[in-house]
Amino acid sequence: MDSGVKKPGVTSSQVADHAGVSQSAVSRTFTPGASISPKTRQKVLASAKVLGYRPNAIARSLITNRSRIIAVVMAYLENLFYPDVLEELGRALAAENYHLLLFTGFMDRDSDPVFDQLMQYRVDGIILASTSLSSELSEECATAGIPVVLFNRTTERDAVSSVTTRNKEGGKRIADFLVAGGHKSFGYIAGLENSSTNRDRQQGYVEGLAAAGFADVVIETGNYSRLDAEAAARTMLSRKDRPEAIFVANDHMAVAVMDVARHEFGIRIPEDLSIVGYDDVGPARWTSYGITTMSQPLKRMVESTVDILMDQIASGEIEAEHRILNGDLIVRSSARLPQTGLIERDGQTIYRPREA
Amino acid sequence: MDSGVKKPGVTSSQVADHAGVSQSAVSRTFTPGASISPKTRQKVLASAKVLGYRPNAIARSLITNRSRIIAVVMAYLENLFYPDVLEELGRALAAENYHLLLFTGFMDRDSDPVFDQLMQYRVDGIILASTSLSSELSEECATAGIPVVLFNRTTERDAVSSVTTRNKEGGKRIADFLVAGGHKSFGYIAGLENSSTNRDRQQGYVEGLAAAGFADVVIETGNYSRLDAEAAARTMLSRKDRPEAIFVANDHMAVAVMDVARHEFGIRIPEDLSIVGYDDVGPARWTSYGITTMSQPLKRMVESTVDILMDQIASGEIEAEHRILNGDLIVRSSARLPQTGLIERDGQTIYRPREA
DNA sequence: TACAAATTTGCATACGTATGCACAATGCCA
DNA sequence: TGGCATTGTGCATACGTATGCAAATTTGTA
Repeated sequence: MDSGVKKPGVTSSQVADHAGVSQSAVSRTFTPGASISPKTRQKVLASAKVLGYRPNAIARSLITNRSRIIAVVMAYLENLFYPDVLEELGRALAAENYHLLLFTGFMDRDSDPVFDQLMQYRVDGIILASTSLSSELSEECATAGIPVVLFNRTTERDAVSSVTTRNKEGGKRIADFLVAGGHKSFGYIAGLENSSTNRDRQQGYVEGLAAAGFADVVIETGNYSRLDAEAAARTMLSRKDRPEAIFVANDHMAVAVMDVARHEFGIRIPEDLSIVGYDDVGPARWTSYGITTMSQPLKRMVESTVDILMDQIASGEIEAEHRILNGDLIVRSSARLPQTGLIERDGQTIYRPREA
Repeated sequence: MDSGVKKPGVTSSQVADHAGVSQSAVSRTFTPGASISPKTRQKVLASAKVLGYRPNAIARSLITNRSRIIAVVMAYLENLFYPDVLEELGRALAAENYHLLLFTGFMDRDSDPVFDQLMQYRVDGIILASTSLSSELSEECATAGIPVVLFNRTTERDAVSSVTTRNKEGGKRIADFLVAGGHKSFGYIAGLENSSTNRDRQQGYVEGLAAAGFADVVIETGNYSRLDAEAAARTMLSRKDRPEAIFVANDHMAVAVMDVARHEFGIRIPEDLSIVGYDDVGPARWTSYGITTMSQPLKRMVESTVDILMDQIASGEIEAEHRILNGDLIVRSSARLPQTGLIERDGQTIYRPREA
């Protein structure tokens, strides 16, 4: 209140003096598993309380070579999927007594500054999500000996761990669903073209359609951005041979596409046009949209991510691990329904064709 | 790749040896403004590059007593307003060479663990946003001599800095707008009852309506949560004397209210019911909603927040500063329009009654 | 009670960097 | 060229904690 100067901050030595023990004793009191008698421990805790002492995590990190900080790199949070991920990560990391250093709001171009910061803080691990600089960054970090997990993304070289869902199978499932729904012409609104999720979803979708005899798929690119998705939708919906069904590479864009279709083109969904998305993010559940979508098991993805990191940190072994989880095709009202394959579970309708 | 063991990490001494200078010289090379000749500086930089050296921020913090870390506490990210804030904060802090330690995903109850972590990491400043544990936490932090800024919130004791918008005036502006629109009965769907934003918006709204001769306002509570807002909307819309106009304390809830009104009650907006929100968050701009809403100047709020922190950190003076910014009533399609007071600016329609 | 085993304690040192101080090197001006 | 002001450099130390080691204490057992 009164003092303008920097608070000195009470140290373990001060607590030691006050309690009449050595600095070591204080340290051991706050180090789980250290050898300390209950008696002195109580003395120390009492003095610590009086003086308002808290261990200095910075100094501790210097000695232990562990910062207990995990860096999370997310280029943008526009897509609600990522705030959800962030919140869940916060929970999961806190449970393991780790902290979350967030890197966001920077342009994708300049990866080096970010990498520099990461290295300077000696973070114990790195989670890369929703960023296109994965490849370069992950390489560098791996070289530096820091555990890295790609979240919802992979790279060609699989030297770095990743957690994903079966995007290719998801794309195929959507193709099957739309074909079963009786659609005859198909479109795809793509995400970032160099992202693994987009590549896999598109491949599964296109292959699935081809297998059913539909070789032509109209494709536009939305770059996982709302604005680009709107533009892509306008282009696609202006065509004379406008497709009857469109798979949009994620829900974030699907919302934009539905808005454009309904309010700019007066198209009825699903009567005139079927839309399927990916992620099962918040707005997909809102009644205005009710998007039929492939879900991604957020909690399990986060769990796996933290698992991998904790393993690698504990063992010191950095060997790449790839966890691939399953999603479900959640059926709502944005696409025409097939006659078969719909089952009820947990109050939701999901699509599970017989063959699967 | 090969080594499973912990990377040793190259130190300034190693660089010094390699470059044939003292450790001090290396330190000075990486300390802006330090006394170092261009010649040795180049030598050091060369060696640093060869060895892959990066200053250890942990060790540096220990010496300088500055972590260059700002803690951001956000209880939940469900409301898109806060991810937007987060992204902007990331940008602004990075520009000042600060980093963002995020605390989120915890239950509001247990404030102490969070506080402990904050203190242990010796963060240079704290930003409290969207959390109800502001009061307790901010007190403790202030006592500890750490700069704190409440973002979009205030407390009774104004010992701690804050950045807000004129919520009370905003509420009043909305009342004026709805009255000018010819509405005769009014509702309010509240946010968290103990939050300052909710209190102020409600007060301004109710007082504004009273001044126009409307003493009765139907009030339900949505707690800034989507689920609660849906329930509140159902209750309010089920009344025989259902209000013609509803001010919903933020856009996040307004979206839910519109969904319920349209799809569960078949109510047309704005023909049968006018809705006004607050924040001007993403979905408010989506054509499915087009919410008329009081905007909060996100960028300027973030700028101010970072400004205050930087000032207090630089000066060491922690004297509370309160920045109060202006928003605008952005007019879209969710509420009936008044005859006068609408003006065009930057391609948007805003409401500015003559008197103001 | 005595002695060995087990537990607790303090001492000293290390972690990687920044910085005050004294000294060396360089630049400047006449 | 000499002397002085200026700039650059190295030495030593400090930041707050963890931990190996040896000494001191407690505990258990016969």
